[in-house]
Amino acid sequence: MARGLLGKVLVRTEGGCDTVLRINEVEAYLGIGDPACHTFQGRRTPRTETMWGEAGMAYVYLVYGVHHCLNVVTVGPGQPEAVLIRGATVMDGHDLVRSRRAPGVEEGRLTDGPGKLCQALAVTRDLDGIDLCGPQSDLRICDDGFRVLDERTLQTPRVGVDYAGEAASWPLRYVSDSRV
DNA sequence: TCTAGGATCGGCT
DNA sequence: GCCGATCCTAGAT
Repeated sequence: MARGLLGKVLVRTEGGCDTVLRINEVEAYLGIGDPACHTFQGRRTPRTETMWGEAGMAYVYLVYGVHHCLNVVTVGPGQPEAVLIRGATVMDGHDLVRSRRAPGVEEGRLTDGPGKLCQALAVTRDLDGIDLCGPQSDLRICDDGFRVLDERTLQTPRVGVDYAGEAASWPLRYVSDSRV
């Protein structure tokens, strides 16, 4: 699923305007058996409730009390797994992205991190549980036919999960070179 | 009710 | 490369 999300198009509609990004960096979180995942060992809390629900929903949470992170729920009821969207390139709505981000940000740095991406798309906890597959959703994922080749995809350990022991080295981060 | 710490970012050195 | 911001969440008491 994580690999498949690379190259997909993320569309945010706000105030009648669309912002369009192409996903180029993701991480997989493998549910109850993954020490780095919020639902490790079956943890089920108000925060993670969305992950326990239907696949195709957005799981949005706050990290470090400052930034939001956007995930796609990937499996389905009772199997709380998700893919974190870590990076993307701006395809359309460039001015809107700039207006939402801090002034003076370097061009290539507008949406190259999970927190930045959420800021650029005005994604907050309000969108937690939204259907990413719904054509009318204010946040949705589309396929425009673009394909990322496996040989152009870099696979590495996940970022910032050192606390997860052995799982910190699992190669569940995927980066595509469509970021150029 | 209390407390520790986090799937990050940006400014500063 | 280092460090502070900032506040919610989850687990302990």
